Amino acid sequence: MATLTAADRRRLARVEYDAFLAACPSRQLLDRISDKWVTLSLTALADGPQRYSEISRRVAGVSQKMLTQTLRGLERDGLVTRTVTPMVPVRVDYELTPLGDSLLETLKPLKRWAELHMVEVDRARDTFERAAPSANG
Amino acid sequence: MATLTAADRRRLARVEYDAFLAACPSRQLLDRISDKWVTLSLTALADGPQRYSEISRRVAGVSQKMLTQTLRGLERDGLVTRTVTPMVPVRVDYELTPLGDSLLETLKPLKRWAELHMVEVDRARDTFERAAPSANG
DNA sequence: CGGCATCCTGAGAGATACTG
DNA sequence: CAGTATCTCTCAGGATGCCG
Repeated sequence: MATLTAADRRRLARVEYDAFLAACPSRQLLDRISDKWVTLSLTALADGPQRYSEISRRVAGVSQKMLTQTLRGLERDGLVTRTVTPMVPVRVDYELTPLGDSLLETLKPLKRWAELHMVEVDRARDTFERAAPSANG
Repeated sequence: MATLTAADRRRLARVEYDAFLAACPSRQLLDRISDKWVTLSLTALADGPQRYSEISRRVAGVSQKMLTQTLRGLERDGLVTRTVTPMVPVRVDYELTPLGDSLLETLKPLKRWAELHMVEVDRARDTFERAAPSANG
């Protein structure tokens, strides 16, 4: 039984795919910004440095775990800086790096596209749902 | 015990957050393109109409389930069209709509950013890892 | 060929409690 | 205040099998 099954072939393809991913900057970036909280945290820092608690207030609904995790990721990737001030109650400030800022800028056209075209998407979705009310029509 | 716990407050915030999301085009778009296979499928269609099997070959490593699911989502959102030709073995072609194409265009600057700056990100990550080898040396 | 229904698993999201 | 550690549990995603 040395013949490859469909599953085997897919598995193989997946390995190649992963290897491909590792070398593809676009995919890496996408993996990064596709994280739900990443863009929100980035946006929260758009106006300048913020304390941890301030960010957690701006990014409504995030848990400490997720926020910390996200900010650490951003710090590690050189998109934000983390500054600890050893006061009695510790104070930690986060700030966009130039790199992080440039990313935020690059994200703006996308935002603009969304604002311009998401209504069309919504309309299309409506039409589609009406035409094929399979799920919950 | 009418006082709100931290969890309660977070829960409340989360509800507001979700309501906010529902009205925020940028977040909607992000939710859409953050899907792993969406951009890959979109890219696969960049060169013109493709058959289902052709796409599944281009988007290496995807299962039928995910591909079908993704394509349906894109169709429903008006980003691709789906054309069924009732031959003996059925033939289905997918093609970008103008809307889908314009989205793909908007994605390109992001791609460019990635190609320009992901090395910096990688370098930052390296430095960070070396400075704080907490996880895996 | 293209696609749906079904079952199953595991990565990740959140809640909770503790620390400096 | 700003985390870390631990547990649970959901649900996206993959495998498999059948249908038109």
